[in-house]
Amino acid sequence: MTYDNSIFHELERRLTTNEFLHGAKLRAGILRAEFGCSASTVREVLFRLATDGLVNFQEQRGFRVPDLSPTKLIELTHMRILLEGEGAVLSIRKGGVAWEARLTASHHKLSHIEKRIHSREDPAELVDIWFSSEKEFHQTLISACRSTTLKQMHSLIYSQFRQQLMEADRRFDFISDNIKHHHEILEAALAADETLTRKRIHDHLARHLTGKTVSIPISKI
Amino acid sequence: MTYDNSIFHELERRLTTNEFLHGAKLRAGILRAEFGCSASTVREVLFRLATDGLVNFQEQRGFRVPDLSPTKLIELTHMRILLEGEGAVLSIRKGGVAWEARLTASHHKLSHIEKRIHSREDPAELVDIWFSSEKEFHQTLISACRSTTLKQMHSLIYSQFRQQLMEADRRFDFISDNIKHHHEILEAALAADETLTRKRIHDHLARHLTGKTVSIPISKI
DNA sequence: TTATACTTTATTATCGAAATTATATTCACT
DNA sequence: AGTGAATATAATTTCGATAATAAAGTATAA
Repeated sequence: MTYDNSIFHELERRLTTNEFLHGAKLRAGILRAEFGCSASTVREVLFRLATDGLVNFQEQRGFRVPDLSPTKLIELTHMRILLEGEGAVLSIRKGGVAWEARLTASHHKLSHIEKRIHSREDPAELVDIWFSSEKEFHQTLISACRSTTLKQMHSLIYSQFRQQLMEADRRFDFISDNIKHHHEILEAALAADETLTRKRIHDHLARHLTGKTVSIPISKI
Repeated sequence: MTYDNSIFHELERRLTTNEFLHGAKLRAGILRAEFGCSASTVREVLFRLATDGLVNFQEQRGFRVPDLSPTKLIELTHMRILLEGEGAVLSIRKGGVAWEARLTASHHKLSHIEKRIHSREDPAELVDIWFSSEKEFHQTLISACRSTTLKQMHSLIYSQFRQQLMEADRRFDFISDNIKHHHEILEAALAADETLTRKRIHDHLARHLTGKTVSIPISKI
């Protein structure tokens, strides 16, 4: 991996784990020192992150970390429901036993970590590993959909979603619900019940939807 | 608009109207001459286009126009059906009369052009204006969904879709079907029939789906 | 003739500085 | 003191040059 690419991934990581303050200015001239490269190299990376939606770019006034926006979080949640629902249903149809095995495995990992978090007071040290496990589970869920386009799109949305989640979410007040949700999603997926899987993905993410609703009629079903 | 930005849009235009050969190499050192700027500026723009999926980037071996790929066209079509269906349904719910008016207007424009194309032998000169009208119609369809995220995502997909459409499509063999389809979509949307709108969007794009099917059950409904 | 090592050429990646534009400060004036 | 123009400072954008890397070409040996 080149220099350039490692800077990209490092910045991407920081942006999706909220190491920067929302709305903070990202000055190429300053970050350059940190990475020991030229400002143009940083600029290049920031542009790439900008088209991913992870930083905002304004002409002649540089780059900024996107502000916290409840509306945006709702929109991103909506997209996740749509894309993960679709991806999961396709995976159910096309994934076969190999996919089921992968999904079970990644759920097992996630479940293990969530139980540890649940039984402790201070889960701070487990935050990072939880993030990656939760991401892996949701990505595995759609991994057999056979559409790299869908997966790329989901990855884009997921990153922005993470970025929009505020600090409050790190206290894991929701962890016992989450354990249940993830297990129920796994169950529905393994049972190859398409509409139930869709519904459970929706319900899992629903706490981030305030006011607005998603159009796919989960009802009845 | 800055220099940089105008180069971006010019290249974007060319890439989505197939002015470059599929698989062609895009050398910053050469394009630089054409735009009368430095190679780094072009490089920057190419990176931006790369995260939009309009050019491919490979480390140490530069930028290329994506190859023609039937699989990718199918995936992109699938995404369009998903996003436009969702966006249209939300627009039906939230758009109100203002949206209906805009949709009627943009359909009228599109319809006018499509009828002209239909009645002539050589529609070559109308290609460009048809492209922009068809794009506008589909964007208007989802314009009242109140999710900028969804609209951005759709815009990304639409561009790549256009890029993947081969020359053959410019002969407009499908134009009479298209006239019917667009009209039927308009009708269903104005009638606020959500499932019918979804179905007609699907059917409109279905000719690009070979083999694979979309998971949303349009059936029954 | 084919394959491999070496040399040359072309392309890409990175840099630091110059030019442009925004932001902050100072100063005159009401 | 408060407003606004003028200046100074700082940031962004663009550039041409250099270093690193890949591709092409050449020569030698099996």
